[in-house]
Amino acid sequence: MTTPVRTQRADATRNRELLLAAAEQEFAEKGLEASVADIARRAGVAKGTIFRHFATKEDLIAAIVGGHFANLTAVARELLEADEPGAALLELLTVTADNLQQKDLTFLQSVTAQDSQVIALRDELYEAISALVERARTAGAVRPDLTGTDVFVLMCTPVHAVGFLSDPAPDVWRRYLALIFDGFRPEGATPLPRPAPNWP
Amino acid sequence: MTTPVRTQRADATRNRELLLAAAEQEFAEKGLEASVADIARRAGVAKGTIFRHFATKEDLIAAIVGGHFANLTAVARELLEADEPGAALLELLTVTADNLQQKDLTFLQSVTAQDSQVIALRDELYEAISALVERARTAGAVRPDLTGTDVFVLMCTPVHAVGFLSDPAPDVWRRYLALIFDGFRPEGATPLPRPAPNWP
Amino acid sequence: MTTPVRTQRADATRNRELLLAAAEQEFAEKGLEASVADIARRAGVAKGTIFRHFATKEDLIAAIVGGHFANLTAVARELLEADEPGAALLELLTVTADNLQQKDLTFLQSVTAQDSQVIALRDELYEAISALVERARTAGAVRPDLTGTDVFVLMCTPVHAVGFLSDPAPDVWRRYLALIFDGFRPEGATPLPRPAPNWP
Amino acid sequence: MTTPVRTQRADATRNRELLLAAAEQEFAEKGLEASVADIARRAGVAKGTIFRHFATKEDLIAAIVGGHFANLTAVARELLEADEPGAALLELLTVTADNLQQKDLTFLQSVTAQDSQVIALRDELYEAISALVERARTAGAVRPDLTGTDVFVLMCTPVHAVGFLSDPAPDVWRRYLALIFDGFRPEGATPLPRPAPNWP
DNA sequence: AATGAATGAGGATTCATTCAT
DNA sequence: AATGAATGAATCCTCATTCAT
Repeated sequence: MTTPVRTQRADATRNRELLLAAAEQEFAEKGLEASVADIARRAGVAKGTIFRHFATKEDLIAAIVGGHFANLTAVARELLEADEPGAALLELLTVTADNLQQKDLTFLQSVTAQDSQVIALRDELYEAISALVERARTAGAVRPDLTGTDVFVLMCTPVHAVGFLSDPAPDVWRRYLALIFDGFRPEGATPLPRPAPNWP
Repeated sequence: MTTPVRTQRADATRNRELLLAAAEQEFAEKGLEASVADIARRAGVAKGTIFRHFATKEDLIAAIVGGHFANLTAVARELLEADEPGAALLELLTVTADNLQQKDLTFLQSVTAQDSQVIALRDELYEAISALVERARTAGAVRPDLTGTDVFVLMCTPVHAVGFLSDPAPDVWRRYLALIFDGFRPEGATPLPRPAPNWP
Repeated sequence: MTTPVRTQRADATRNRELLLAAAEQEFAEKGLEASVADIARRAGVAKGTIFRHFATKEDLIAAIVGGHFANLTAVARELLEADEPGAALLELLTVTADNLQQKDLTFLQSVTAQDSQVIALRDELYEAISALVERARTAGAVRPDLTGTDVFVLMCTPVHAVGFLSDPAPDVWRRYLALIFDGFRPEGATPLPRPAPNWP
Repeated sequence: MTTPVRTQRADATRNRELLLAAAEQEFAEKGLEASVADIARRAGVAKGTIFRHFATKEDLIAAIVGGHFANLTAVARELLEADEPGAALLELLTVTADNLQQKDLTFLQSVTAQDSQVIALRDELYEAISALVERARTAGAVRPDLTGTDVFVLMCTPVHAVGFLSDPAPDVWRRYLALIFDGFRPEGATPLPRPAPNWP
């Protein structure tokens, strides 16, 4: 019998989802300059509605970025249970690249660099990745000097590399992921010239 | 009697250089949103003057991007004469990263993707890199399946990776360049899941 | 069975009072730009509720302004019974200024200039003041050429004058009320250059 | 032969004047909410032009307010040379009221309360008024306890009083100026209940 | 060639008001 | 009756670009 209350919220929640989806599309197509008006139009709501859900364009972006971090964290945590630590790590990178390939919103992070919510979510992802890396290291699947930070900062690389091509096949990133992952392996590893940076 | 003409040209050339330098600084500091007005101010010229030299903000960006491609091409060509092909390739990547570390203007490329001038210069760089890679490949310094395109698209990676850190030491990129270059080596190379993409 | 109805009415009345009080506070703090949303928030009701009680922001303002006129009218009428007509008039001005000092909402009148309800209440106040002035005039406590209109329009002056100071002591208005009231006195009165305006 | 340079400036200066005039009209008619767009339209220039001359709506307002202070200061200083100190003070109040009657922009001061430029100009006016008051006091034309601050804060009173009337004759303010000035006179002065406030 | 004033489209955000629940 | 979500007009301001001098 609480339905009436929920019903209203259902509408709002739906709009929120519509807005987030529309915003992701617009940002993916037009970059940071995607206008709030266009996002609203694509979501099929009035310009004002967007500000009821996200007080600021920045807040909207934070919601998007945070959401993506959270999704990835969930994946990473699940993979902590996987049998083969090396394969698990590779799988995380594969999922990440796959997501990115379909909609690269990495550039949104520049806007949310100071947002504490986003930072918290990003740190959670970092923790999960670190655990995954440690397992792989212990199992001898990756070189002993590889850290979670290393993997975190190189995670988007395969897709970004593909971005320099004009009309790339949809999964060339797999080539670059493999290439980079080969650099993670113990075989043929040369000593690294600098220590791994600390996590922010 | 030609002196005055020459003087004017010298002035104009000088202004052009001032503008390019100022623009690079502004773009590096503020990203694509750096305003023409700010660039003019930093260059110490009037806003109108900028449009005499570059009909469009895009043209200005194209000049910057093209310039950087040309610089790198020169370096690459010089390195074709080097003794050790593998070291030469690594050196090119080192120089590239070093430049980028000081002023990353990669994001400007998104604007000039269609500019034929820029494309031509970019292609020249590609050719030089390809030659460098072929030499290294022949010398057995890099894996046999590595192509010029591969190197081209991965070239900015070490610096971009560092971009995910908040307060990175100024040369952490060396760590990531080494890591990625380890992936280029023949030792421990696994078969790549996709063929190298054709050059655009 | 009438209880529920009464309860509802009591609730509604209470909400109305809450809203008026909250609105006064907001307007006093933020001026005309105080938003309906802020008023609702301060009153602890939903934005929609405000429009059930007052169809329009203007109506809300009219209710406030009218209320203040009514309050003052009550005071003025009571003072008509006072012993000393001059002191009674001064007392009215004192009460007025004291109210204003705590919460000056005079500026709201600009919005309600056409509202017939407010006009009616304002006219009642005018009548009461006129009577007070006439008594004082008859008693020789104020100059013979002073009218109710004169007093009405000068009534807010002491507080408004203080408004030009940055950090006034809370009762400096008493100085200015005294100064102005000295101008009302018969002693030292010079002939006034224009006749008193008619009441609107 | 410096004409070319000046010519350009002449245009700009003209626009500046047009804008200030248009802004005063708009503000006088619509209050603080007068929109920048409307001001531009009335001035016959594009919306952007207004921001070249006044970086901010606030800056525009500051220019208006400051200008009015400066004008009045000039008048006040001239009156310091007048023969009859009492008449000189009355004349200043007359000029002030006359200006205000035609275009009351007092309410703009609330916006510029923090603007140091405006504060400086306001303080100059205060000094000039104070000197005028002191002369009048010395000459016995006004009561001994009257200060410059008193006059400053009461200066707009006559016109503001008239503002409570719906359709006032254009110079009723003269009546109220006379009434208030009678309160300034030594004759019939009663002791004031509070000391004069210090100048901010 | 250079200047800097003018243009006007476009952007983020606010807010009174309406309306479905 | 109350809620709070949605609306969309209106606002201030920015900026690439044009143009008179």
